[in-house]
Amino acid sequence: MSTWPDTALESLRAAGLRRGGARRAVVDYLAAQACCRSAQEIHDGIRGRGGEVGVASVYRALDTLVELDLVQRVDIGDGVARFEPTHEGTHHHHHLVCDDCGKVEPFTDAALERALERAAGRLGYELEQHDVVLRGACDGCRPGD
Amino acid sequence: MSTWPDTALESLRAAGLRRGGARRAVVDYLAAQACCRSAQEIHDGIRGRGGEVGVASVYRALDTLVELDLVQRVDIGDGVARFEPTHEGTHHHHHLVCDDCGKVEPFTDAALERALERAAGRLGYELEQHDVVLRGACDGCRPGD
DNA sequence: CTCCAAACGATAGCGATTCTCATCGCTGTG
DNA sequence: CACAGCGATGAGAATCGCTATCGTTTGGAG
Repeated sequence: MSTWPDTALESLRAAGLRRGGARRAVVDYLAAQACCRSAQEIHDGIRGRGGEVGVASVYRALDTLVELDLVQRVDIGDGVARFEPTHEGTHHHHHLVCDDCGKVEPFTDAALERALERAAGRLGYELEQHDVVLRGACDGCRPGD
Repeated sequence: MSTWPDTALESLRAAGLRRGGARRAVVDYLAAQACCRSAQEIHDGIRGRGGEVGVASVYRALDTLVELDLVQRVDIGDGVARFEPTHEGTHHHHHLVCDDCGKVEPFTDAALERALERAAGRLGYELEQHDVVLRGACDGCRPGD
């Protein structure tokens, strides 16, 4: 299996889309991140490297990528949409959000995945995607308790 | 077990909060809904019944209710926050969202709950809340397939 | 009944996202 | 290699959900 950026850029081309000015920048940026990033962060990040992208292009690129299932939208409930590459298999993960410090960290859990599949199947849904966001106090933010 | 509106209004009073002009309207409205509603819908819904609430009051009321754990905020990823009564025990549920028609329906799954608890514990988080949103094509929106 | 502060409603303000539009630059053709 | 056509792009305006502000209202204790 090739790397995610390669797969993504190839998929974009296969979908009949043209060159990769802004799109490529977004793909590159996301590929280098450990976890989800907001559109704002992506925009700033690309510009910080000297990229000349406009906000609109970032959103457009993300839209396309989400459409093609190459990027997943993550909503942790603070009114800002975040995005991250969809990693099939091994890297698929969900998110833990600390209510106190706002830290977001990824986690994986096989049993959880199975439970999700089963639940969806039971209700006649063909599962396309799923978001799980757990909220609470993280280790660091629970000093006395 | 008394009804949710009663519990909610009582909790509000216990928290030292005053009368229930706007707050009561929000509680009443939510109690009558089957599933989550956006702040906009709540506002419109109350006004549709002749209520004179302002948007700000709706948000304020929701904020307070969420704070007191009487209402749960649900984010299905469309950039609009939705709210619904927190039903302890039997009625606790998560959401299935149809990518096609946008329909949102609740579901429950005991195994899923257990998996969530376990996963959080394993990572040192004290779980405060969790949101699970499953996306896909619902029965009705999958005619041929 | 009177008074004070909590609660309220309207509206301005703010930040995130989308829309609009003139321009740019791939990409296939001659 | 130059060209044309059209999708892609960036800047800024517009929109939308949500929050902050502020003067007014009103619950409720004395």
